[in-house]
Amino acid sequence: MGIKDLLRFMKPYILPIHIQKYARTRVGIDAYSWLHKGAYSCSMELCLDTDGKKKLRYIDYFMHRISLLQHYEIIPVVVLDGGHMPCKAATGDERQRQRKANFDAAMEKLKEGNVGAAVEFFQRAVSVTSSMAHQLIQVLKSENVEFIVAPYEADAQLAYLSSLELEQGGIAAVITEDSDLLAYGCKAVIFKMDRYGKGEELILDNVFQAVDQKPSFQNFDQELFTAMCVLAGCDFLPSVPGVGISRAHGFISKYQSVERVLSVLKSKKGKLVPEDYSSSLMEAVSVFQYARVYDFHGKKLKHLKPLSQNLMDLPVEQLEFLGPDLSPSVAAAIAEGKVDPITMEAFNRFSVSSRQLKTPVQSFKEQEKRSSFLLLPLSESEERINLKRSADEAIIGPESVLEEPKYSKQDLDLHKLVLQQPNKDHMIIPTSNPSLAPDNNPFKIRKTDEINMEEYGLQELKVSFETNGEAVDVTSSLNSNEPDCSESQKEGTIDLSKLDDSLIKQDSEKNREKESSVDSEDVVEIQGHVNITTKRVRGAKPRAESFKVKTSFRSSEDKKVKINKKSSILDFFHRL
DNA sequence: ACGCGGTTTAAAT
DNA sequence: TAAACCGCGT
Repeated sequence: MGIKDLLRFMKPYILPIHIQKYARTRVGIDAYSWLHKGAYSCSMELCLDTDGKKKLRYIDYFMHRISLLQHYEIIPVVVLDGGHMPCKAATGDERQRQRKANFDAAMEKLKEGNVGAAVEFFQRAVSVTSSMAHQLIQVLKSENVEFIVAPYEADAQLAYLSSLELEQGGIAAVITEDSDLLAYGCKAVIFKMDRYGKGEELILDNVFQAVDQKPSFQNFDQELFTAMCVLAGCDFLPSVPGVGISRAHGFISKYQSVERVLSVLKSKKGKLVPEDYSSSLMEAVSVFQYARVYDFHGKKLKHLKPLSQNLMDLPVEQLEFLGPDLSPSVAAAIAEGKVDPITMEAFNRFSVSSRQLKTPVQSFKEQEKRSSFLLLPLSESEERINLKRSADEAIIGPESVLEEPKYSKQDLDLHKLVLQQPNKDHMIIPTSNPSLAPDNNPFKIRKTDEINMEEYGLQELKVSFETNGEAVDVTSSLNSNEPDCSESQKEGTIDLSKLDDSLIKQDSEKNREKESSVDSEDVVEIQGHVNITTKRVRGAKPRAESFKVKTSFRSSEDKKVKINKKSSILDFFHRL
């Protein structure tokens, strides 16, 4: 995806490099691309959700590349995708079908006994799930690899980090496959990095400063460049028919302003230009400039770039297209990988701890230890990482107790459920059937949509863990205040009532009862750390020792409807 | 020249 | 899932 044909267009500015160039600096990683590539190595296992560690090969793939970077004394900073942007919903639907079709085809081949053919189809059916992302996070934590879950687009977060000085937690370059990074204004981007660390790099400043290079960007600034990208067609806004990257570049370099290009565009191909194309374009450009990102030091959301006066004058609701604001506690919980950024369910830390970290990681570590000239700088940087992470571990502190009122409403609207991670590590026990992991919530709608695993047997999930005695029932859904529950909606219930043993149990029986009626709000304290606003389901008994979490599994159609309802300000996809 | 749709191929081990 | 490649239409 990304910007259509941008990389091909920018080819003259893209040079082969080796990541060694970034030794002793911090480099950002767009986790999605590695997760996706890694998923190929175990596509069947992921699709079928089989037991065993072969399924975790994508983790090995990822960590091998992390080790590679560390081997070259690079400090990797992994950035994962968070919630979906309000606008870019439209792409998901048809691919969903394709994926489902491929999955079914694979199952057919499997029944015929043709495993090889089945794998081919499985590879076309895999997608990156939030469960995979979460498992990765657990490993990153245990390996002391710095990571951050972006509130929305990882690209925006990476661009933000790239704008910071290294000493302030910034990064010197980004490894990704996504050309969006350039539209976001990322200084240095490395594409197509292979397993040896070779890749293709584009330095944005070189583009603007180049004198005799073919596509000339002499009079471009970052804003014009971004506008060119949007004109060429991006995930937020399809291009005007007949306009691609080349003409977009032509328009921008000729007219030197977005407004002029727009008026020329309208007079030139009037009918082809949608009514609200101008406003959509301006807003899309704004997203690339001012998207909401997580501010690591302030532990709250902020904008990629300080808002222009123009945007600051707008009422806050009008800024939702940059990504809805989140309260600091929610933003922090997301960033630290404690809650699923889409469903806002607490991650349950499924059993990655049992994973035996093996060969590649260890072998690199050994190499480092044995290599005398590497020893000093490495231990130094490792120590730095350790310090950093332990500082980050500091939680969502008491300041969140006095949450600003404006947020509590939002916490309701978006139905944020912030749960402290269960404090008993041992409560996470590998289940005999890992398919219980709620892995049908993809981190990203744009490039991936999950197969609805519940169609293949997942019905209910029971989990037990200890709370501090408070009992709440929480319905967790994207939008609890939207009543529609279509037929395709199913419910999984996480029943936390069994306090004595902390085993995750499967319960195969269906649970169709709906307890959606909600009549009161409460601030609930969980483990004395996080104060959250949530809704108490009628009938929940205070002090009862049960803790129920209902999750809603929806078809993507449902999601899309909801998202469309939400994006009242911006409907980029009215034409689709 | 450019856009664009359709087809092919690599990716992972 | 792209990206790369190709041929057609403007």
